[in-house]
Amino acid sequence: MKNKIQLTVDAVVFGYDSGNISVLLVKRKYEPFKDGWALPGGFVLENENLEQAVQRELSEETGAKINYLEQLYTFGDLGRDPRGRVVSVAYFGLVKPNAFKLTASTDAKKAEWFDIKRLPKLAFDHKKILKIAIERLQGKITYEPIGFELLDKKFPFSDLEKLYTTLLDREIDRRNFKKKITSLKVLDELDEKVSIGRGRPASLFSFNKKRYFQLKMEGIIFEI
Amino acid sequence: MKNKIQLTVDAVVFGYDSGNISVLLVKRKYEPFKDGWALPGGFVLENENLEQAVQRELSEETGAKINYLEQLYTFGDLGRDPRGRVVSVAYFGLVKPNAFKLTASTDAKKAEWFDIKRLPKLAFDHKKILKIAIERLQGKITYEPIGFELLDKKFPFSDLEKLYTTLLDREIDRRNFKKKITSLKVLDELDEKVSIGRGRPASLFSFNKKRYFQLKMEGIIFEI
DNA sequence: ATTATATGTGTATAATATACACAAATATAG
DNA sequence: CTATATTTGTGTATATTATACACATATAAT
Repeated sequence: MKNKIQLTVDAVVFGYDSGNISVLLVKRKYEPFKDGWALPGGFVLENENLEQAVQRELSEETGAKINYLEQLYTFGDLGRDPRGRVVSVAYFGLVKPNAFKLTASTDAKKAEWFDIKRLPKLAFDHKKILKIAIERLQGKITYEPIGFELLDKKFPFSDLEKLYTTLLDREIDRRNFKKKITSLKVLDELDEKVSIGRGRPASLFSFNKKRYFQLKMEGIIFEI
Repeated sequence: MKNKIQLTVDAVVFGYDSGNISVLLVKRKYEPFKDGWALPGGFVLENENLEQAVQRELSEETGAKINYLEQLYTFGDLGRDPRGRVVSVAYFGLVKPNAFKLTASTDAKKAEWFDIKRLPKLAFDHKKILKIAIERLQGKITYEPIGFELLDKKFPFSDLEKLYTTLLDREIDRRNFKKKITSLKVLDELDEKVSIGRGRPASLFSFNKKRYFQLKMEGIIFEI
């Protein structure tokens, strides 16, 4: 009776670029759900731990470089896979725009980015997994500055602001938002500016990881 | 290569009674770790989902009635089980004092409650699992009123207060704490009083689950 | 009857969050 | 080259929320 359960990992990898949140999907080569879209993932090998399995599958299937990866939830309902009893450990990942565009532009590959507002039908119970991942993402950015993992190393403040308005789907007062982020001291203002199109050039910022880990140690909560 | 991974579930079940937080452990009958203490749990059967597996193992091994159960984390490191590759989905449970005392008093059984400050050596990586569960419990009670799941149906306010001071390991101002809980309106004050030993008799309260779910729907966060 | 002990309650102050508008620097259109 | 459109950048006043704090009440024990 035991031992007939198969174990897979699946990854929900989010990317962000100029106001769009995307998720990485792959087109299935084989049955079941042949030619259907699914989350990247696959069977866990006997000699690798779960995170290694996710990273391996991701690099095999998409080539994406992951900045941030955490375990999301384990899905084990009967009947979630037509092949039999398959339990899947889902992970949640974030990538920076570079990795993002790279894969998105190579159309020959089987991996593609989809705007989370325009998703195709998904194989297995991946719709459910994705839903939970989106909730986690929205919840998480309000109390941990993981939003930076979706941005370039250097970014104008407006990028961060736009990321939050997009992710939370509501307006944010720029002054109050900056006040809050500034008070955390996780942003370093650089001596550089960028000018994109018209409008006043923007100062570039970078994310201070040291300070972030320090805050984490102190158990500091922040709330957007 | 695939398919040689075995899947188990483990449960970290917390109980609370008059100022002590306990966790339910079982004495192992077989190798490995024979006669050692471990979290209740076992192999997942092919025809049951994960939560059913936990409930089954818990009732088989301990007889405890669980009020609250949620998935904690999945542990899949190589070498965590000497029998080979075993991945375990850990759950997090809370029980009310009745179920608590019931099992705790029957010493003949192999299940026992241990104060989380006086734990024995644990089998496998269960120490690690328990540590994560305790962190989750502490984190969770500060923003969701799950503390009630550890109390009797009717309880004096001081019980709730003591539960929080114990769990968070810090003093709480009674008036401010009551203000906050009262503002949530999740407590119904009953027309009953209890007098335990000396001191002024205390009003009894009960937890208003309807109101709690309503708050949850509205996404209301509370912070102790 | 006195003492010890636990419950129950309100207000003043500090800290934090929110609401809100205009000047500065650039690109573009005419 | 001038005017206009667009984006960045900044401060203050008000409302809300959190914190600090002390004494009266009801009972059991002595």
